[in-house]
Amino acid sequence: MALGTRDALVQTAEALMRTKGYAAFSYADLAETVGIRKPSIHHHFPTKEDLGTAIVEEYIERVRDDFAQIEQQHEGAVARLEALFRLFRASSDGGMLPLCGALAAEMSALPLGLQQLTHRFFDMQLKWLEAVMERGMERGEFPRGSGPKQKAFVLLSLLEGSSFINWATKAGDPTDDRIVQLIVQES
Amino acid sequence: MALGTRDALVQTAEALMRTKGYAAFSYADLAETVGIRKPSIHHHFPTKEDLGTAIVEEYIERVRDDFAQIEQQHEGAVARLEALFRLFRASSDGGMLPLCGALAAEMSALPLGLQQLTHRFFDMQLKWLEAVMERGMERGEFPRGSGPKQKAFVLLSLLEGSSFINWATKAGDPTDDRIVQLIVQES
DNA sequence: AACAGACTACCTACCACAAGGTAGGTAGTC
DNA sequence: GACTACCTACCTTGTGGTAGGTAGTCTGTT
Repeated sequence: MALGTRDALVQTAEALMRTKGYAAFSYADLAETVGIRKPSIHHHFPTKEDLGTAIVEEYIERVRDDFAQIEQQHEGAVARLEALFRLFRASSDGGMLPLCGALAAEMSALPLGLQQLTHRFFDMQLKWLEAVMERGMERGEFPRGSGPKQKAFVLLSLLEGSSFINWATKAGDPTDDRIVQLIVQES
Repeated sequence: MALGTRDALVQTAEALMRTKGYAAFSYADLAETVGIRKPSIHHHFPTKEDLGTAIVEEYIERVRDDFAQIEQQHEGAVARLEALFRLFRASSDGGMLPLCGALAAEMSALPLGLQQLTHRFFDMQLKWLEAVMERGMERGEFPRGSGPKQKAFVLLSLLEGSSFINWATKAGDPTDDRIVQLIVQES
């Protein structure tokens, strides 16, 4: 792989945030696992908030790419949602929480910039889900039911929530992507 | 109200844990809002872990009482689950996360005792939900579908997940307790 | 009724250490 | 000569936690 120091820092710090949280990981931890001296981190990221921001921004960018790829590979709305479901589960199988969820948990202890980023991250995911739901309804794949906004909210809740429960109980996720059908078909 | 110092400490610390997380609140914060000197806290709770443990244990006891009361006030399984749903939402309307979710987020940074308590807390909730689901199936209120265990998992996921999204986006919860019907009716 | 001893609930003063961050330097590269 | 990517040495602040003291209360004995 041989990724540069900066990328190694972001990658390692992301893993720490998704397992221990933002407050509970330190530059000292990070320095040790990356194999660099603590103050050298400041060369790449002057403050911890800078590092946090970089992590979230790169993560959001990755999710945006995922969304684009899903749209490219799947035509139907249900197929797209199922693809997202599998993607979410795969990422939590790695023994980590979704980043947005982890951030949300300590929201009011975060620097303001990170709070806003977290908020925007959730909005972005909800907006995409809502658009997919809308499309599914227009194509007649499933009924409007309580509307695209609510269906989007319910699906994202389930995705986030199941990651947390799996993470905390170390049990394998018992659900599979048929759950998407259930939510979407609600009328 | 006039609650004793010990109870004030537990109550305040619980609120801090459910908004900032375990790592991000300090004895200094706590001392200030309770109106006591920092080292006096050690008189009631020798270590931070002791305090954390007390909080979670009392919280679990409260949830256990809630479960008992729900069973007493509602006969049907669906009615019981809907009651739980409303209870969950009411507690997150106060601008706080469910305690178990907040703990889960920083799981691997917690002292071992708290990790185990968190794990047990989730198991306890899942077990209760599973029993209620089982009962609903036996009474013919809804189909077995994917089974009581999976339905319990899905419902708890939704409960936890929606709390997080609400908390992070500050939007009002768009769902209502009809969502319980949807999950339960899955076949 | 009086008083000793123990106990409770706090206090001030302090400690070791770990946090994020800074100053200033060096070796290599463009 | 400037820039990048690191280094050592150090600083300030905040952390959980300790030592030891004091004022009040509760209890048992004389």
